[in-house]
Amino acid sequence: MSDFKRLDPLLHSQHRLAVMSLLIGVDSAEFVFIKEKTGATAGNLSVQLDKLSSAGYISVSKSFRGKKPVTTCSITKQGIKAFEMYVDALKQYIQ
Amino acid sequence: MSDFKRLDPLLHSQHRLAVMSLLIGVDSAEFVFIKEKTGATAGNLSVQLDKLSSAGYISVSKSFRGKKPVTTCSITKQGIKAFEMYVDALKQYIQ
DNA sequence: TAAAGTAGTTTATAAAATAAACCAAATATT
DNA sequence: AATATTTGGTTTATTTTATAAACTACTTTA
Repeated sequence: MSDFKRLDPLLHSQHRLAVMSLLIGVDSAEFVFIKEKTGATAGNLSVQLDKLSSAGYISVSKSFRGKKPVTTCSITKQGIKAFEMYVDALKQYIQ
Repeated sequence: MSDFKRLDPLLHSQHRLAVMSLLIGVDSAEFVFIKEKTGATAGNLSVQLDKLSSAGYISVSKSFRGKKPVTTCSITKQGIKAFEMYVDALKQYIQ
């Protein structure tokens, strides 16, 4: 068998990893903020947030501020666990 | 602009990263050994080695031991540099 | 000498990433 | 007041990547 633990493919993706990295440090963050910090395009980010959300790694809520739509994301317990396990596995590769 | 450095897509791949991780610790390694250690299938490994080799990250030499073909791989200077830069960038995401 | 094993490569398919096009509403411009 | 632009996204299409399956060439074993 392999010496290397598998890397959760949902997290082993630059943009999704950046999103998770961001969210793990804050209570919540908004779409536009995440977009700027990660450098993703809106379309790409939309897709990646969907994937993380479908996996239960983040929760996404849509509302309005005044008249503008606001998409707010937070990492879930499950997301934190998955992130930690990913980081743990990854260390095997880079140490 | 983005807070996150880009992750070299050639290295940000489970199997190729495992190969590089292995090779950085040894002088050279053979196809079959790498295959076992990384858990890749032969077909997949063949493809991934080609990519790393085309990028100049590893060098591949083919010879025979007795009558059996032996494919030997080593990491190149450029490969070491790329790996180090990748690890450095990655740390931003996981720390 | 036929079957199975070794050491891979090539090709086809599935999955993922990314970009481009689009939508709805709000705000700014002429 | 109409038109253009911006904001905040989503959807769809295209490209790229990963993976698996099939194949090649040769060797060893039964």
